[in-house]
Amino acid sequence: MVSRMADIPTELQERTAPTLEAVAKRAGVSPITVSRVVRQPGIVSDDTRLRVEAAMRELGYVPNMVAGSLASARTRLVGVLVPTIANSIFADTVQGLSEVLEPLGFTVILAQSGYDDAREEKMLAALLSRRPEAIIMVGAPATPAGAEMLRRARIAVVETWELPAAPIDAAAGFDNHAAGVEVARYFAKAGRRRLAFVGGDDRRAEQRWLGFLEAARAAGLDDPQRVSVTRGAGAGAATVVLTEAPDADAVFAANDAYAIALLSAMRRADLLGPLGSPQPVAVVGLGDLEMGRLFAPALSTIRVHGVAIGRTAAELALDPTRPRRVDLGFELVLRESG
Amino acid sequence: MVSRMADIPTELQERTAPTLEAVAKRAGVSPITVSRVVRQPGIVSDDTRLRVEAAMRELGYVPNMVAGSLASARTRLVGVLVPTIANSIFADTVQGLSEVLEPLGFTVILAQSGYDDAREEKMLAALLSRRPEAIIMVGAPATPAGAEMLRRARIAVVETWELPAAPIDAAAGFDNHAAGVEVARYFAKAGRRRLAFVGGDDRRAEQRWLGFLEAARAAGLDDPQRVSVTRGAGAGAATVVLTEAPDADAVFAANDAYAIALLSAMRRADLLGPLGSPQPVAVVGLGDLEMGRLFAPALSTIRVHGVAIGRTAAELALDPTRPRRVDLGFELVLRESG
DNA sequence: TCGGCGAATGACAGCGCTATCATTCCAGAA
DNA sequence: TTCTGGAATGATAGCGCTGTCATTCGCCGA
Repeated sequence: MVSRMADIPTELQERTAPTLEAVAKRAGVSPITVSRVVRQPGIVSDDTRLRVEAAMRELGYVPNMVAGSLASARTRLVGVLVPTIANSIFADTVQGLSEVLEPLGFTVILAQSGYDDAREEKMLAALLSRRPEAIIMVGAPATPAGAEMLRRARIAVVETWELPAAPIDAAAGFDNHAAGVEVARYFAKAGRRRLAFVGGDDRRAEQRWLGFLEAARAAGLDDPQRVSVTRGAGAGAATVVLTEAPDADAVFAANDAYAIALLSAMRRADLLGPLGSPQPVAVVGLGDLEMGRLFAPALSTIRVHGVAIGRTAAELALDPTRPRRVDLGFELVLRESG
Repeated sequence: MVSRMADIPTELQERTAPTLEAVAKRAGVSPITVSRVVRQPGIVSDDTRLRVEAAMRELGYVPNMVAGSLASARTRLVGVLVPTIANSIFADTVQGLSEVLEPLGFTVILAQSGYDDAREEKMLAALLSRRPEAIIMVGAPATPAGAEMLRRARIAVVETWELPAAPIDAAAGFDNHAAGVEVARYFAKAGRRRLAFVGGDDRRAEQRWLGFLEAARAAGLDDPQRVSVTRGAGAGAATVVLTEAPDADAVFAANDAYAIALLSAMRRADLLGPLGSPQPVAVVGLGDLEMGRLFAPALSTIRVHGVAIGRTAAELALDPTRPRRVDLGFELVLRESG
């Protein structure tokens, strides 16, 4: 906390940050006028405004939004709760919602649940204690208590990356079950017979698996094999597919990172065919990471636009008149991997 | 903002969230006692505490930290400023610092500069207006005005991912210049003659380039070729190395994403040797993404522990007695790619 | 018996701002 | 000249908490 005191005129070396009142005194106006210069400069005369702005500059005044929020009951805060931000598609969603929120003067407060229900509940309470004007989260609250807190808060709540039948308030996502269905149908149509699924066990992965299973059955195939990987084990864990489902001729990975890890392991095991011809084992991911597009073989995937989910979630959070349930859809993108 | 009013007893259907005072009334104590139950339960008698806790539960009381922060001048907020959170190594750092901060009751407020100096300054002001107890940012402030705001705020400021000679307050990172030097030296020792560098032009990439250039010269090599990619163009842009520096026999990519994109393009162009033997064109990345480790050929890289940077930054932010400049170092990890 | 002390609880003021209403002032209409 | 009304500015009262005393009360030792 070094500070170059020399840069600041002696009379301004306060221990505490300058307040509205200090600025007002210096400019010879009342505090409320300073407040107006900050929030609605238009209604202050040019002469006064200039004097106040000069005083603010001289003092290095930074408005205290904590006080402002308390007085106005508007925090301009949006709480964001994700399972994890590291190495994940959710980072795109946070990016997308920030893009919408920041220009409007909203600040994002971020919390991570680590896929842990108890922790999610705790983080929800922590977020709510900051009195955000909206909460945007990945998925629906895992616990009834969490859902109840959210309802009582009487603020906008947007659930993302899935589409609950009855969202607490709003939802922006896609049908994970349908994504699983689409992949299984595609595999069946492409003549694949022994399907496998690799993914975690959060609700979204579960829905993908269920859709995948049902569609495989409907197509008259044997039940796909399900390979579970613990979250937090990293994408590398997905390579166990090679030992746990060695006979599979088509694998649906719950996300692109798993899919790429798997393809890399397959290359190493010399299980990949030449580029340009059909692969002996088809692999389809989900998420459409840029890396997947660049990869060789280029990864087939369920494209989901994480950034758009974020943007839409932000818009739903801010505008209560918009339809409360937005399906951003998905798209099976076929490339070289299967 | 649907709400199941039916779930809540009629007398509790308030339009506004319950306050300390409401809880106090219901429990038959004074507001300050309720405050104590929340903050230091130990000093309240069991009997009273139980009554208050019951009242809080019944009312669904969630403390208002906005008011609490104003009254106590402690916000328990930490501002985090990153260039971008999407698809980036900085997500790991945010993860790391959250791990330290959250259990201590701190909340992260997040802002992105988008590698834009003016926007960085704006976001810094926005962050500061929330009165965080510390600011953790990637790099040093880009503008003097930004640095000045930070200094005047008299809070902990931690710069990360680089090690400024004179940080505003504290820094947790590594020597980007030295990383460039190490890679060039390694390439020279390995007999590579025509080096290339691909990266953006932020200060950290610049330092890596400078170190790379100097060490190449010192080793008696021709000046490496520098291939610049615009930020935001995505990792795919790194593949232009193949056309802009077709003769290079060793490439240092400013981050692993670029390196992986490049290797993928090389495979597609059939420029990769068989796994297990030295590659015709060596590629070294920076960051040690899990994906690089899994990739075939496994990516050689400058390992930098983004999570540790975040954790350390959080510790520096909270403890002013710790040494203010922590070099987390880096490590050249040689794998199959070069 | 009584003073003294620690444990438990409370009263009061104020954090830095904003909502709301009041006041001042002057141009233009009557 | 007087009156009216809009533009500009100000006074006042909180927002929901917490810091800082002050008070109460039961219990112990002298």
